[in-house]
Amino acid sequence: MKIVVADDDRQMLGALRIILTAHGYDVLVAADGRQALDAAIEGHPDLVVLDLGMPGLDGLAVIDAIRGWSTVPILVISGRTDSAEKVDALDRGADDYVTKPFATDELLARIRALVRRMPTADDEPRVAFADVIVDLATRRVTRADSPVRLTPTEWRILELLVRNPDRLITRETILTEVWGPHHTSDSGYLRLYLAQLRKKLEADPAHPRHLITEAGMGYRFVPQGE
Amino acid sequence: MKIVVADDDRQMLGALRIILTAHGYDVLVAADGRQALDAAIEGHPDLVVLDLGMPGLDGLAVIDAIRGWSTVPILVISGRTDSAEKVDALDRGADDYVTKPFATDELLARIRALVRRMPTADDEPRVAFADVIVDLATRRVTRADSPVRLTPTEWRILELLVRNPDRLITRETILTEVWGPHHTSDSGYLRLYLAQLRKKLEADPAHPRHLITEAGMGYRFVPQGE
DNA sequence: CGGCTCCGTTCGGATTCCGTAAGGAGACGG
DNA sequence: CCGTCTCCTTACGGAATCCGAACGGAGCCG
Repeated sequence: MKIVVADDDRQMLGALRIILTAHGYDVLVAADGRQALDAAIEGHPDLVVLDLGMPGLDGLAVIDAIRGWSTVPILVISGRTDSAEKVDALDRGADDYVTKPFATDELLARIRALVRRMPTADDEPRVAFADVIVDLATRRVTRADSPVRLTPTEWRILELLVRNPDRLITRETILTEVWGPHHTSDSGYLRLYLAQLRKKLEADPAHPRHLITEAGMGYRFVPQGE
Repeated sequence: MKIVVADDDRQMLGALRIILTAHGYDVLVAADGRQALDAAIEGHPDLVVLDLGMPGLDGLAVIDAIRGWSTVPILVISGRTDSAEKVDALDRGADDYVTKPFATDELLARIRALVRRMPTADDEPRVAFADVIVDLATRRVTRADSPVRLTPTEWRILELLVRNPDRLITRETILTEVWGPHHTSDSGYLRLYLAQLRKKLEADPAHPRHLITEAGMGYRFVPQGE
């Protein structure tokens, strides 16, 4: 769940970043309207938290710009309490409006309420190699148009590799990403799962062409094995 | 555009009715929680404006009851300004929370913002699989042309799955969507409801073809089980 | 060639997870 | 007050999954 937070007050911005990160959100910060707009475009967030009192590009203009191409929920934060600005912001496309100062737990509850309304974003890519299709949106893997059953651990490893094509993933990275930050020593089970994945996805498991071992370092997913 | 307005303060209720009617809404009034619930059930409104401080059936209980079978937007009005009640109301399924006293134009703007998010009841899809038809607009389920009785919780789980066909829904997602954001541990009751749904909808509950279990991960609704 | 490291593979037990049944707590209507 | 409905806890058998241990092979170096 990715959130863009825009506020020109550095202290407030930092506080929001810490709070939201602590509650499990991925946070992209922006210190002015221009950065907010860029972050909203580049980051594909699930929510935008926008302070209205920003220099440069005005907060209301940011709402207009975002609404020009996106329906992402926008939660406005503002120091102004007069209803005129609330009405203006809401009618331009904002979904909620909170006045400073605000209670942190209320902000979090309003964020949850907005995210709850969001249809699950399905801009997840579909990765294909050989006769295998990995659909990250539906969490489904098909090979030659027939479904492949993966265990949860197998899926997590495959997802990690597939999301980073052509990049080398160290064994340590896989262990911490899949088994948690405390697992750094491999007593052999990682190789087991890689073997399992190859058995299920590679044409010739003994000579893999897409799930490549980099000796001494880790593994690499190659979409188009020559 | 039909709105249910519930408030035990007759003066406030009348004022809201006049204001909303003047702005082109059809208004159904309710003077207590029981009437509010009845109106929300009978009237099929596009929005519910709910005062929390009502005698008899509590406002929070009304939210629970409505959310048991409907996703209609709920805007809460309350005299209490403490964040605890705001958080509670929002997490139970309210979409917005306005404290008294409030500016009329702000309330109207928030209503517009909520209605804007709502898909009209007409474009709600009707999902069909095997001999079962799930009508998301009327919230009815029929099997072989005869109606199927679902409990509120059963309906919510089915709706979540049916709205995301072919997609894997994690157990955690179901719990937070159906039971609220603070429920993350399943002590077994989720499996119960899935078994119940399968018993009511699957031809062979022991070998489901549409409500599929993905071991260790979650559940998946497959419209066309081959 | 011998020793070493690293990787792939097989096997099987321990653990977790799932489906099902039985039943209690609480709300509701009569 | 009592029957009904819904929700949820507990318990248990069976299946799926996880992972430790051990073995063999490939590559590297002296």
